[in-house]
Amino acid sequence: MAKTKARKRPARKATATPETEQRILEAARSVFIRRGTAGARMQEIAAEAGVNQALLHYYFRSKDQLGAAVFSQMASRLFPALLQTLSSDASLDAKIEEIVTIYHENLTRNPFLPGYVLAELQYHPERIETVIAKIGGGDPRQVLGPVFLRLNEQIQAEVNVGRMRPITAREFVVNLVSLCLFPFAARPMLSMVLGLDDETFPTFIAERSRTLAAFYKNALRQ
Amino acid sequence: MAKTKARKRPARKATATPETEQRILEAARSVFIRRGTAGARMQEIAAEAGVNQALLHYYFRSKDQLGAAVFSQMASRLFPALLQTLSSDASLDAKIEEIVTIYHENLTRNPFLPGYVLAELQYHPERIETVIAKIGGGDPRQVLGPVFLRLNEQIQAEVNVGRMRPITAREFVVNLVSLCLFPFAARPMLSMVLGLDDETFPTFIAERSRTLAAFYKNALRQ
DNA sequence: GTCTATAAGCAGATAGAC
DNA sequence: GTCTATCTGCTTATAGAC
Repeated sequence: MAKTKARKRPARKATATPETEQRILEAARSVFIRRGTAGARMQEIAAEAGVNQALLHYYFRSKDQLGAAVFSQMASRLFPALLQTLSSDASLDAKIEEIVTIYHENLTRNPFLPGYVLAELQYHPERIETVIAKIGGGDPRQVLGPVFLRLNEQIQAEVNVGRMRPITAREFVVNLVSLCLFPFAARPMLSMVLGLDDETFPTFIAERSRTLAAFYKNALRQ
Repeated sequence: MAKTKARKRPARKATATPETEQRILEAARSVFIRRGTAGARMQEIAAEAGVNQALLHYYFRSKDQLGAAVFSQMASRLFPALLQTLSSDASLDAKIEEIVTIYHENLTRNPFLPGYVLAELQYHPERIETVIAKIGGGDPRQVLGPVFLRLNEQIQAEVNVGRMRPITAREFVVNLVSLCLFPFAARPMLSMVLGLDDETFPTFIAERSRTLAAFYKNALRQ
């Protein structure tokens, strides 16, 4: 956690394997997600990338910076799409469907992403800054405020014509995101409780993704 | 993570502070939850307990065993109550209300519990064994199978009289637990998105706990 | 039971050859 | 750019006095 002084990495010539940096980043992603930031070992990353440990420092200076690079990348995969969908001009129903679809497509490919990001944010609250940077310039309230205002208007309109029960935009978002992300974040626990393994868990998720949007729409119905 | 050979701690006389072991355990709980298993430092635990590091080893032999003791205690707080409620003879509506209430009471006092337990299970899948041990003797399927069978019967009965839409017991449980636990597990993220701080987050949760059961019942309604 | 002092191991980081 | 060898510091764990 020490300092993050970020001395610029030396300019590289295009000799040898040019994809080395990318391979390291991929290996780092895999290891950090599997072990957590504190549990990850530079040696394991190096081995998985097929290089030696010194090269990790050559490209990323320190474990801390490598971890920051990975987290930043992962946060980009989890948040911007959500915000963009929420602030679009689509109907509430369409937003629900889109969010369910996006998350399930995205997370089926990266099932341990939510667990990693949540754990990271719990143990390194300062990384919130990274997330904020990902979703728009400065104060998140400047970006998020209008989104929630617009959502509240949409909800109110539906409520007024008797198609929907009253609910705050906050609850609308929290409940939807809970239903989408939690099963992934709690995968080991759910696998146990539901008697699933690595083969049947994806099946369970696939089934779920087909019913979740309908379930949620029904929950909001008047 | 190495070995967990558990040599029995020496018998202790009732001299000096008899609550020392308890104080250490409380400090360990606090530190492990705040930093995660890999990030926790024995020195920080010792300081928080007001003793020195050697004493931690005297009572718990190794960091690994201390971590196991903490996790075991925390798992006891999160799972058994849920299982017991789910398998009671109460109506579905009563079960929903009870689960929402229990979780919110419990977690308001231990808000970082879900994050810790989920992270632990993601990074140390072998700890699943501990959870299994907590919820009943051997194979979890032997305990959980009947619970889900009974739940499915209850659901079917409600569906038959047109009071409820069809849903599997699995989805019933997963959705309910998602809505209860996720906001706590994702507290830092939600605080940012919703613009909450340490003062307003509990308020948000308190409001939520008053509306969640009704929301969920409506979601299931035909 | 509790302490101080210290051993032992490991992980991150750097130097320098190629 | 990539490697081997090595340093440095930190962290867990133990020995042994009180």
